[in-house]
Amino acid sequence: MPELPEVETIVRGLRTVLPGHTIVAVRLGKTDFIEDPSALGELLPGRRIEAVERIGKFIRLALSPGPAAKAPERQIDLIVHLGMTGWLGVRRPEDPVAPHTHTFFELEDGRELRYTDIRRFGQMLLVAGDQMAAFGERLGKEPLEISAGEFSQLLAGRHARIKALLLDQRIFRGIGNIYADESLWQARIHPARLAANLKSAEFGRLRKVIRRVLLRAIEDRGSSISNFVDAEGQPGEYQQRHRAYGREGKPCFRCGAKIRRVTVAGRSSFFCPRCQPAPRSKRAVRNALRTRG
DNA sequence: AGCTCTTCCTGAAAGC
DNA sequence: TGCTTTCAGGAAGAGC
Repeated sequence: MPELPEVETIVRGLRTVLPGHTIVAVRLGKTDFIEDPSALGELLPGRRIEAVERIGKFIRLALSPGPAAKAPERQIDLIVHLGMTGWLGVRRPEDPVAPHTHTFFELEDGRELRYTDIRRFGQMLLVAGDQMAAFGERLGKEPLEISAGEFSQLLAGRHARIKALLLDQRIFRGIGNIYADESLWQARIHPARLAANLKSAEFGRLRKVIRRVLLRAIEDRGSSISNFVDAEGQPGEYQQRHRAYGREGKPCFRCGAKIRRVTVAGRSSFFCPRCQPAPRSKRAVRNALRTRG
């Protein structure tokens, strides 16, 4: 599933082949993941792709103002979220079309920017240039840029489980299930711990490992599960470094205990029961106090 | 505030 | 073996 490293990998690939090229036509297949399908054909032809950026898990194609006829003065951004199974890449027209390819942006040099998405949990929308700031403000901090102080401040005192907070895109942009679990394993923090109960050293550790895990995953061009491939069609390598995610029943790389799987924040959560001790329930705390007398 | 459940969708895996 | 059921999950919304 595309999270920050996978989206960054796609974006870096697109950045080498898209900027400077002009969209000349749009062809649509299924459109239920597109906010306003007809707007694509009406507003995009004639616009040049000026930049490709990642905003959390979103891909932003910054487009030039259009030709005179339609909303000419306005800069527009094409925003794409890959959801679970989305893929965006450039192909030649004669290249085979992958199943579930639903959007084709024809470029002036004959190539096509194609969007493929088996489950269509992705999203595609147009955002007017002057609305982009507002769009970005709905999202939280970029985890690769956040300072230690900001990190603690966002989490301290929150009574939600740390995993739920890591996944909340309004707090951090870009972290998903895999990298949340990998980071919590690295930091030796149980996913169900309440943020309010974490020590400041744990916040420090967590921020550091999130950064390390994400950077390393970007170097490895993402994790390839659920068929993820980059913009060129190549799989990533980071799944070989997974220490928790998808390893239920296998030995912990640190201590050998069997990795367990529980549901936290509605998501499968993999952790080491020995390295990542479970939070003590209120009842357990009460019993401990009573026993001590 | 924060949790669980539901919805969207398809293919893989489990169940019979 | 082969058909049927279940499950997974990013995000958003409902309801508690």
